[in-house]
Amino acid sequence: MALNQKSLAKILQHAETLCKQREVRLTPQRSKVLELVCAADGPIGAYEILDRLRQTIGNPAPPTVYRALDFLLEQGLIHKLESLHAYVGCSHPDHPHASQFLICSDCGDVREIESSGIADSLRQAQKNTGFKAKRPVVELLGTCARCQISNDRKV
Amino acid sequence: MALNQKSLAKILQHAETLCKQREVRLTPQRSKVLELVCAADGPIGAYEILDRLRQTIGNPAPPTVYRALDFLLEQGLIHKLESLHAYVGCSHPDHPHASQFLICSDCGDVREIESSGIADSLRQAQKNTGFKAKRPVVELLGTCARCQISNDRKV
DNA sequence: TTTTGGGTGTTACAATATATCATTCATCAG
DNA sequence: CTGATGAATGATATATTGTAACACCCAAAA
Repeated sequence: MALNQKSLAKILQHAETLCKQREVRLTPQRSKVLELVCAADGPIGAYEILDRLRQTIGNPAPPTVYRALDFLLEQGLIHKLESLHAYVGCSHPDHPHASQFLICSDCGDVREIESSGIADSLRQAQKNTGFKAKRPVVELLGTCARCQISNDRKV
Repeated sequence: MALNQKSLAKILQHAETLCKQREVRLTPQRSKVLELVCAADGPIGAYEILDRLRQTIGNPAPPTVYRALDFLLEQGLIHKLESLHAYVGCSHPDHPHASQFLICSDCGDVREIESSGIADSLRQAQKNTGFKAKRPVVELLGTCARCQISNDRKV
């Protein structure tokens, strides 16, 4: 997750391009929130964003953050981790895609995966049911490989 | 979701059997909460459970409900819908399984599906990554078939 | 210039969830 | 039986996450 300046700038620029194409407004606030989410070292909560926003904007209130987050979610520029109440930058905002996350309950590590198998099976399920997903949520809560090993050692 | 008395009793009895096998305690409170979740006409929130619990138990507080819910979740007797902050009874608590839900943002309808394709792809992803899921969360947020049709009519 | 709609500021509050500590209760070893 | 142990519960307070509602601003179109 830890991001260098270069790729951060690239992400922001890319977001700007996308929004222009889509004729939606990536305002300074929204852009700043996107920056904070992407620059964060892992998933970040709305109120943590709010705190960091204080260093840029004078006295922001919760709705400020939530409005920006809603916009960014709609544009697919960020993902929400429902089970963590936290947000992460989207690694490839061009093509809408099922966000798939592995969330380790032991160490807190969150990893985004991009399994075409999962994506395919979700598509198939939609075909079968006539359901049309706007925002797929796939979050596997459990134990990452590393923590399984260190847990085994303890026992 | 709407459940008749017979299947409700069957579910509760089944839960009791399972807990006995597993040597965990399905106390009266936990059983009551399970009953409320299963009897509910759709997903039910923790505070709604709390309200209904008042008719049985004298002056319960939030922790009472959340403790019971935690237990039931661990035992796989209920599912949590992370994106709704609500709970539903598990339709087949014997074998742990990926809970997969289609959640319609228009009409609020929630449908549990059991796609072996999704289950397989999740298993495969775990194999590939060494991650071990304890609680898979699959929630497709979007529009159900019925609402798509009625939306089309409006436009 | 008026209107219109999106975006923002601000205040207050709703909804969801947990920390903490005291108490009870079943179980089991001695 | 008794005391010890750990799980479950009671009770109070508070933390965390998310919205409602209304006023205001500003750019673009009529």
